Amino acid sequence: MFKKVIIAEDIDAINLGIQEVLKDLNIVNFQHSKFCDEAFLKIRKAIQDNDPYDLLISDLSFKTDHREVKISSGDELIQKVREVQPGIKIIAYSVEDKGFRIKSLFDNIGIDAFVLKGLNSIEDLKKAINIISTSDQKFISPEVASSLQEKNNYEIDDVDIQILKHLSAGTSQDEIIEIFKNSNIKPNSKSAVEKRLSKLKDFFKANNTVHLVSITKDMGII
Amino acid sequence: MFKKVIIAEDIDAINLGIQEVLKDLNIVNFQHSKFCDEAFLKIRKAIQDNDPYDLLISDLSFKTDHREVKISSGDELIQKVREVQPGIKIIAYSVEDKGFRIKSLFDNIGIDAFVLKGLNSIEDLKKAINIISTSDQKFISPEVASSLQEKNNYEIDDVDIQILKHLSAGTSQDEIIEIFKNSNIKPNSKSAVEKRLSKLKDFFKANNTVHLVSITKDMGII
DNA sequence: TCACGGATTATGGTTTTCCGTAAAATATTG
DNA sequence: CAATATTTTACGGAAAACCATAATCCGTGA
Repeated sequence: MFKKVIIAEDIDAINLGIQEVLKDLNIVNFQHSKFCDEAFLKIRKAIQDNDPYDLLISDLSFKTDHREVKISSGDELIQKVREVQPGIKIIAYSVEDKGFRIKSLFDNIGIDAFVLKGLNSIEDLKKAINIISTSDQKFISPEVASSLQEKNNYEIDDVDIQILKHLSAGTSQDEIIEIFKNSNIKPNSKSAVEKRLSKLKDFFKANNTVHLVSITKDMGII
Repeated sequence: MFKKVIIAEDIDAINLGIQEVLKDLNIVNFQHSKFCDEAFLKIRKAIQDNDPYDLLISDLSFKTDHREVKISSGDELIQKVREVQPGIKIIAYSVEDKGFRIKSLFDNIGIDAFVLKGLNSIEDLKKAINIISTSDQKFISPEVASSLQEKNNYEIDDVDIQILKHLSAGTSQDEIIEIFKNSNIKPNSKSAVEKRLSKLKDFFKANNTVHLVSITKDMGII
């Protein structure tokens, strides 16, 4: 079982809940941080002190504040923690239920468990901790387990995302082309942008551009 | 101080946190429901049994499930509870931080307190309970207190919302007009819809329709 | 060097949206 | 009831978006 745990979670009420779980599992040595930056510093300090954490439980979205932060999301935090301490076990604990987002956490960032905040998340969290503490198995909440089977959406590249973001910010197609030309971004002709939009609409089964932006916003892509 | 409290909140970890608060305040008689329907039934039953609740703490957004529900949001729950038990005190406990949404909760539904889930929500919740238990004062978390001063956005009516929703669902203007004609919705001419869209774009400072839908989605209007 | 394939760009025509003006219908007021 | 607003509808031209086709560029391998 884990000896030293850190929780990154901004909503204090949830923090309390997680701490109850840890107490239940007889884990007494835990800290929590309400900010990603703080969590990262603690983790790095623990490594230097030769007393590293062996489990990170992290939320994905954090409230933004007046103050400046270096790390603004759980995704980033997890990624940076993996760099400085590859062996640490990581549980993502979030309301996020978009399949491709969860899949990406496992495939690209290498989390060990994903627990969906919800009706049974306390039980799921306990299960997750038990499983990953004794083996290298992964855990995922049953409600979203199917998302791992999703086929890759990764035909969509960075330029596509940029186009979508510009559109949602009120930029017209012509203006986007201008911007691309001025920034020396590779495909910067009217037809290229049109073609990409057409592909995106096809891919996301969108009737028109408004619909496309609406869908991709809902999916959290932009 | 309150004698009998009911919590409507779907995320179990948060539920645990709230319960800690109540125990701290020496409130021992509380129940919780993970579904709005269930919470409403409990409240109605308590009235019939002549032992009503005197405080409702409710989240606003609830996860949807495979099962059918009559009441799907905290807004609806609060509204219906107000109808059957006008005297009950109500605290909305949510991450919602859109000013006009919060203002509407106070103005139209008549909540007694709004506590923003976040870094200090436990303390805020305690304060809210203390204040509204001893007086008819309202409480609102300081981070969002300014939202009550917002000027009314209420030049936007139901038809506007419907148009926006249809647009974001990929319906073209012509199709929307068709739908309106078939549903006997009053303004159902091409120019009327165009004029409304133009007003909305003006109001929300949107460059075009895509932008408009993007903005209103971000604001939580649709 | 040349032929080939893929990606990018150019062109033209159709549909949809945008926007102003004006007519018609409906409400309001004296 | 007449006169006047206000709202809704109709129309037409301009702009933007949509879509199919063709030309051009560019790297690869024969």
